Amino acid sequence: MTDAEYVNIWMRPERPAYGPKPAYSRAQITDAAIRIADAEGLEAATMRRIAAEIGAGAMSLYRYVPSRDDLIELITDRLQGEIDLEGMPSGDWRADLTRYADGVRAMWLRHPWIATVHRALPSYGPNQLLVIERVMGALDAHVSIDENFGLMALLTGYVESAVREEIGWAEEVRRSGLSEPEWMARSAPRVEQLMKSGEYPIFTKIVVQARRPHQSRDEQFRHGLERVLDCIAAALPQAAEPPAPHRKRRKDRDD
Amino acid sequence: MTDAEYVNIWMRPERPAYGPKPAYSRAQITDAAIRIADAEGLEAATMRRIAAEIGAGAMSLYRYVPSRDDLIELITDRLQGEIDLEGMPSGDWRADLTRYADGVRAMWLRHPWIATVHRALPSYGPNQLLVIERVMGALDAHVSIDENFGLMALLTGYVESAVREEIGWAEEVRRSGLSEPEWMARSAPRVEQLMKSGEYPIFTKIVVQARRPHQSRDEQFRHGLERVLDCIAAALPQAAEPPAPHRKRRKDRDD
DNA sequence: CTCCACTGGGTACGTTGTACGCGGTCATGG
DNA sequence: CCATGACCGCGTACAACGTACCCAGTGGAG
Repeated sequence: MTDAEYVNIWMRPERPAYGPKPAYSRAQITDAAIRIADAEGLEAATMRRIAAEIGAGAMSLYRYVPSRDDLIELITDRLQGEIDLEGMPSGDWRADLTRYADGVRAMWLRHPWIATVHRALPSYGPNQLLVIERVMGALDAHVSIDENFGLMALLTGYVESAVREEIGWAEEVRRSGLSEPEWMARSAPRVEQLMKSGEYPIFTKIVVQARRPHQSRDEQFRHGLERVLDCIAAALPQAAEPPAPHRKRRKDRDD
Repeated sequence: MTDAEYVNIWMRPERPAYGPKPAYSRAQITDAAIRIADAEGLEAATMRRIAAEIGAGAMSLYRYVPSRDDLIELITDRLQGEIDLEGMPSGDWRADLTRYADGVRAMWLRHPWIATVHRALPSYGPNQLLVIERVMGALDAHVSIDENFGLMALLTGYVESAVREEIGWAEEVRRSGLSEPEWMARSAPRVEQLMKSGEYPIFTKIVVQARRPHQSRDEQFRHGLERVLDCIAAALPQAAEPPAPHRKRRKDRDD
């Protein structure tokens, strides 16, 4: 079969040479899958369910997509496309990277279930490539490609782990099928037990602190992000200072 | 049923009050699962397969573990236990965090398949708690718990994303069932196509650069890690300088 | 007009996690 | 010392999954 020739989804043309006109499209299928995942989690977006969503038979999807894994590839690339990269690189790398980081976070918060799909390798999707070009383009003039790669890893590493933690909690609650206070009530005994044992002072500190309100999520994220950007700035040569006169440095730590 | 009372694995006692002596144990089951996953990937570690590995019937496992998800919880905590944290915190936070980062990386490389399990929430496993106590303990004297949390997110974010990339490639190849050169050959057309289009200069740069040997994996990781540690150092008050006279700062960038 | 690569989709298979119930075992209360 | 019942290992069974295979219909190319 000719299908096995393609390893990569993006090499397989959506439209074949000729034949009857297809009733659906990859975009339509991908959108339906995202809609379901947003509402009920990624595990609810089964092939049958997606097919039903667009009014197709279960097996019809395989005319458009070789496998569910490939569909998920399509989905993640589509989500990357939601990140606004208009006008990047702008010349102000710090502004660009901030906008990118905020965009990624916003997208993840809109679709928390992507946290469960492990991005293994770059799959060469068009939107992913666009991200590479635009975002790595921000530092391209200042550092070697290897260095750029390392700095990007630092940035995306921070963003992903920060957002993953932000998400993880809510997702766990949802997956368990319990309501939020119910979940809290269930794990309370364990927390209590751990605190009472006296063997976990740091853990106890975290729990106690977490009970009183501190920074908002947004502030927390921004605070950490500024730190990462400072770190990147330190790795750049002097000439890389952004042109804007009002550039933000790390604010005085009087919090 | 009393089972549903527990949300958390760690609250469920392994040994019941009385009855016939069990033939197996959680540790044995967990070890078997890890052994299979190491050899054939996590998806090969099905309940039946694990049971067969220890010579038990398929359903016997459920006498020890409420569900597969909980078993995976057990597994990840056990893997955390592989990280050597002896003598931490030692007073030299930079040495401690370096040792921790190296330990995490080594563990992930030993068990690449954990990259596919999304750690959502802290599940209060004993080894995970130990990591929190020891590693966050390294900075506890110097910064607030909130700040500490942020810095840890930075560190683990870097480590995870760096190692994830190191792993991802090999895992992808394994999962696809193709040999390495075969996989390369299959994706070559797409890469070629992208490069020839001329629309992806940064991507092209990466590919071209990647073909010539640069730093070793170890060096790359260490290089990035030093950067992250410098970043952490910058966020610490002056008093947090480690006692050792031979401390490493970022080396001159003459590479 | 004829051909055949394509279409949507029904049926069916293998594999998964796991609910349920069986007959046997053994610490405990009388 | 014996009866009780909570535990044991485990065989059977089921629902849900991804998807291989097959079918009758369709419409552009020769």
